[in-house]
Amino acid sequence: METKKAIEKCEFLCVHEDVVREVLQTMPQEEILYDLAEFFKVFGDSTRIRILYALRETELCVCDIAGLLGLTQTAVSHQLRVLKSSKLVKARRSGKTVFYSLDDDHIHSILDMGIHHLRE
Amino acid sequence: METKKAIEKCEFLCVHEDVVREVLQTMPQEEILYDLAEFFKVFGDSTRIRILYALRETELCVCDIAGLLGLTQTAVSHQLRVLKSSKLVKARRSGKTVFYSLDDDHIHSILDMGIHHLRE
DNA sequence: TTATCATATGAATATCTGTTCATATGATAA
DNA sequence: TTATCATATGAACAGATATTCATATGATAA
Repeated sequence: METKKAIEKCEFLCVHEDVVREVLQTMPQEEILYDLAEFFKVFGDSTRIRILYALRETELCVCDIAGLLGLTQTAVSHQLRVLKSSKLVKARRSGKTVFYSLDDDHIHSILDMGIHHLRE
Repeated sequence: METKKAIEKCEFLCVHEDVVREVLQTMPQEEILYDLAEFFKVFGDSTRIRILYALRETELCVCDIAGLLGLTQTAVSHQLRVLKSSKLVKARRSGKTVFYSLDDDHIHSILDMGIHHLRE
């Protein structure tokens, strides 16, 4: 009860009303922020990041990616599915083999920015 | 056993050796990719993204952020801790109040890039 | 000092997510 | 057709993580 009261005090009394109102007006819509978080979330897994950087130079089949990164075919396939549904990679079928590549140059520039960021 | 065999065939036989070797040479170091994934992971949560965008215009105290986003003080505090240890925000104490702000302009530009990305 | 407030933190819980296992699908060759 | 291969997928499991609850800390004012 003590805690509850303290929180209520905090949330409803100590807020700087004017500042909060202003920030609320300049903030992007809730939905956009959710989408943005989802977007970053895809990059926030080391397996997916490694797959993306493997695809930076050239298209690769599932087998190549698995061998290259020391992963099982299944794990790669599942992650490629995530990357594909997020429009980060696209697939091209050639007989039994499926080649994956980065979806567009936009993804390339994001990956380059990632590298650049960590160098700072 | 059938499955195991198929996987081995796939991983060790169907790999395009030359392509894989070339990609391995051009890829960033493993460690860098892990760090990069960790970096993106911080942006990959809607609560943290919302906090970051709330701080894009001005510094805010914990109370303001909680009231602004409809979160408990505790949840905000925990997430600010994550953001701070990732060097995305910094804290300034003023009496009982602690004001948080984006750590540097670099973070600003990343957030702006995020907005820009979703507009495409 | 004591009381109060703003914030921080540890533990527990619940949810989410990545991998594995088993199996299915789609394509080629015999 | 059947056999084989490359890939995809559903279910189960395990590990990670965000929130909540209870409490602690650090600061101000009385």
